Amino acid sequence: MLATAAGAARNAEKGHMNMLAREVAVARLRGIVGRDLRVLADEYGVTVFLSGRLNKGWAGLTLERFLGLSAGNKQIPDTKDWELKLVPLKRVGNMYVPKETMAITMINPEHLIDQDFEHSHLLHKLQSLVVCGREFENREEKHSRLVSVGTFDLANREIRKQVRKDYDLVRETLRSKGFEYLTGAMGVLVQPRTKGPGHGSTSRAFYARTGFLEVILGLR
DNA sequence: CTATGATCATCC
DNA sequence: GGATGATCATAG
Repeated sequence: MLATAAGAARNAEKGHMNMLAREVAVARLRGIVGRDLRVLADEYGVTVFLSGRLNKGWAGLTLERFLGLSAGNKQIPDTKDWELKLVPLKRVGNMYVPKETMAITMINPEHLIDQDFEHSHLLHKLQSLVVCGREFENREEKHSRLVSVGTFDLANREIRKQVRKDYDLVRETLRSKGFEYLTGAMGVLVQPRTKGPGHGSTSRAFYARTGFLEVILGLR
């Protein structure tokens, strides 16, 4: 583990091996576009339903297994310096559009106050995304084809500027009013919204609104 | 318990 | 049907 972490650190310094790893991951994922992720989930033993209840992350976990990535609750897995995301897509005519928003990263109040946008988890994650789309049929989740694999790095100046504005708004609201005042109504491209196990948990995360998600997916 | 993988449920 | 808050399984 130490050797692996040290190697990852060296690669991060060179900024080369990890970039390559991301491209390799993209290539591997593109190799299974069209495959039914439900079948893959069964092959990897990923729980989809338990006692009639859905494991909402089943498809994402299935792709992690496919790539051999570590699961767990680390904010930045040392096995990669990029972020893998899988979003459900719905058909509208002959086009695919995001079924809903996409959670980006958890909001840590202390970190949000201490770090400006340039040093935020939000920016770092949005700068190195591998975004996949899967076809969402219905809540039965009988089948789900992997339909797209792409990358995103927040290169567009205008988009980046707006994301920074959203970040600053959330940050300023936290400073002046408090964590509890962070609501999903805030933000143009990115919004702060509750996320977590529920049942009283008060945690929040940054989400990409569907319009922004369309940009991220390269749909426009 | 919290963060990660996310989507569900409800309200308008 | 979209927007916002609530929640599910898993793993450390």
